[in-house]
Amino acid sequence: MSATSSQDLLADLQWRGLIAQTTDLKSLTEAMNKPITLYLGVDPTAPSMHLGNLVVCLVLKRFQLAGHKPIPLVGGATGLVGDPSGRNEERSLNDEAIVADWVARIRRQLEMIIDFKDKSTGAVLVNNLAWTKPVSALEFLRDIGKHFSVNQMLSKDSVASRLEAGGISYTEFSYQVLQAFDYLELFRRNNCTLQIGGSDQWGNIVAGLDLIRKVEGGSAHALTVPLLTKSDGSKFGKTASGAIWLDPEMTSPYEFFQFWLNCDDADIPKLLKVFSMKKHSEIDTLIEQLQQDPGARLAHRELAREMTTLIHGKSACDMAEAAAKALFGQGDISELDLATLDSALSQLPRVEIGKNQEIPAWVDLLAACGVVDSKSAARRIVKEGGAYLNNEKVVSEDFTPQKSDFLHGKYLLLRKGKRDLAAVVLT
RNA sequence: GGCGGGUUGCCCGAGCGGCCAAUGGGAGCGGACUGUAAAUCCGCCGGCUCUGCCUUCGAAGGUUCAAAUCCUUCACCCGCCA
Repeated sequence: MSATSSQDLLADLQWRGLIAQTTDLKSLTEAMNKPITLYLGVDPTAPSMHLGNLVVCLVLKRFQLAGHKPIPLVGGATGLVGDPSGRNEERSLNDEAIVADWVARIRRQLEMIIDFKDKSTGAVLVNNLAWTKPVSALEFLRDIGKHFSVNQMLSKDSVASRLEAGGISYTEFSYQVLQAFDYLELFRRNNCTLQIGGSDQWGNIVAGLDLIRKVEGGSAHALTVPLLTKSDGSKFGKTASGAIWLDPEMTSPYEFFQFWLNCDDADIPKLLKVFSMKKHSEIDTLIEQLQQDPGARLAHRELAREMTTLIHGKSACDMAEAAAKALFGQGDISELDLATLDSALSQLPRVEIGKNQEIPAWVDLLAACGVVDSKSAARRIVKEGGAYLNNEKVVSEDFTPQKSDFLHGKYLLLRKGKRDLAAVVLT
């Protein structure tokens, strides 16, 4: 891994729009002239990371590629407490066992994204429970708490907005102290001198800087990444059905691929810069192609490929892409051979019905496969002409598919609208 | 502690005894147009055994032939006074 100069890295991040705020840029640049150790914390608030987490993880990776040593931190401790940042309501506390499970899952995801093997820059994964759990409440209050001024804590955006919105528990109020303690520990143990995070983490990170200065007289740095928004101002990475997760069980590789492919044209240049590890010149070329011939969606496709390969691997990406090609191709779906159909439909949500079982009615099938939420919704969609069987519109509400409708005697392809697909399999 | 206002469907927000599954906007969904975009236009937008029935208007009780609408208690929020 060839080391990149600190200016180059920071300029690259700037170009990609990945810097929201930093501590004094001059001293940060100076510090980065030598390889530094930096950390990124991810709290286990769900069984998986999502695209928002990915953005920052990739920034961590960019540092690594530039020759710095990353410490991904999984918040086994902070995840038990709950970060008030960006929330206007108290979080409900999660069970310890559940959080532990989530920690393990997130750890595996981090291991896929970041290199753990390189001799000098290999990542070190830590869990803040390791140093938080052994500390007694009394020790914590005396050794750490003493350095915090409640006045300052109250002025933090995350806390202030919550006070306005109706309140905050002592537990969540203390979150910033815990996170500051993390930074201090990593500063001590690993000589970690930079913490990165989403822009909503600024306050928490600064709390850590203050603590390090007070306790160790040391100076450390902070860099935050802007919250990604779409061209229409809404949050990026959410669909109607929720967040886009990295876990293939929660968001299938196919869905994941489709998500990128269906992104708004207007967002693509920004997304390429934020997510792609490609060089500037390559990105510029893709953006140019997008402007020349938006309908071809070359840039979308390229981004979809890169991201799906990164998260799910090459073969899963190929399968997802091939499935999309088969399912959205011009050709008649009934022309597809069984092998192609098998692999294409394997990417979709499905319901199975037994060979000897009576075939459920059309409306029931639509509801059962999850393409709509309820039978009423199924009826509605059929009435509106938005329901398709094997790519043929079916408007009759009391239709029931026959054995002969099954492609290769095995599959029904259900579709709602333009791109919401599911399969019924005869077993 | 005293007085007043509020809590409505995913969100905002009308309704203030029957015509209310509840006006309007946003989000979302479908259709048309396209490129499996965007914008625009049209339609839909609690559930079900669907010309009817069931569950919803902070929670629990009550009044009434009939309540989101009135009464009581409780919880939370927001003002004003102390």
